[in-house]
Amino acid sequence: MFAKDHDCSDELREVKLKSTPARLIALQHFEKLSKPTDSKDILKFLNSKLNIDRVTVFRILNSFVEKGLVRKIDFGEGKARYELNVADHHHLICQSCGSIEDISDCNIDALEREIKQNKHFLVNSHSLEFFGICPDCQPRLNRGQKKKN
Amino acid sequence: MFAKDHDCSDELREVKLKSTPARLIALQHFEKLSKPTDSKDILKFLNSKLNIDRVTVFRILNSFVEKGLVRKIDFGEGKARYELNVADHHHLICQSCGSIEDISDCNIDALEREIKQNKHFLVNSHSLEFFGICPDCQPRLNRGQKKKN
DNA sequence: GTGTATGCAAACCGTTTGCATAAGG
DNA sequence: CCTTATGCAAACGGTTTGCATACAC
Repeated sequence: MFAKDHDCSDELREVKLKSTPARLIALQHFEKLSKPTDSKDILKFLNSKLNIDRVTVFRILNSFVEKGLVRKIDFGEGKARYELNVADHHHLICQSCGSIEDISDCNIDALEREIKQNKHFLVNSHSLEFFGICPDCQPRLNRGQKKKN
Repeated sequence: MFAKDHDCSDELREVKLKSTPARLIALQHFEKLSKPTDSKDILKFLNSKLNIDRVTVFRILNSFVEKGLVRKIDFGEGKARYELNVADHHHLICQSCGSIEDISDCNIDALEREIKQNKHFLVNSHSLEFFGICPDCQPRLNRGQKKKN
């Protein structure tokens, strides 16, 4: 766990990225975020602290992904999401309210080993996401309501 | 002219879609395809048989997905892929040559049951894809070569 | 000082929408 | 007929690129 406003310049130096204000704030933001977010959210957050162009946000995100600081995820929304690249985990995505919950490592490792043995396919990474209805939305849907995301 | 192998008009009638030439050919194409493909490929194939606009291709694909004939998949490429909606299965995607291989049902069911019990989250669907290097590409990469997709 | 990061404008790509016309049942 | 499907043009949202300038090291 990191302190409230942890200076991320060490992390940036480690991956040979210059410590610019935008990058520092963006990385701090990721460290406080619990759920995968999109470029728009990052832009909004950065813009609340300094002036930044959305193009720069994409360049920052790409550099973070390239350096392995951040992981790029795709929920099939026509846009990418990003989250801090920590331990392997997956997501429960509510199709009603859009909430996202983490689930920690399932035994995909076993499956990957099996794939390697049977198919001789070298697995680098995998994506596993579950789409459905979260506990909060289930009663709401039964009453015929739908919460706008 | 059309419907050489299998006339798909029955399938279309079943889901209450009008049997137009483009839809028939598209559905036939899907039935012969073994791997998930994209809108461009469908457009190209359709255009080899008749004149069709890419907008119409998207509308056809969306109607197929909506009616459950076809499944929409996302490999994080910035575009959607589509495949015939058959038994639950997943994919091995080679990051070197782009080849796609199916793997049949892994025991995700158990995981889904667990999620339902522990998280009270109602799973409607899931996506599971593996990214890595296929057997063909492994020696090639060791020799420092890279096959263009 | 040198190379990288940023801003701005513009392009790009997949996809959707509006509207008029064509065609299926 | 009446409804739905298609074509065309245009819009759209996310993302990338080119180029000049500003900034980190």
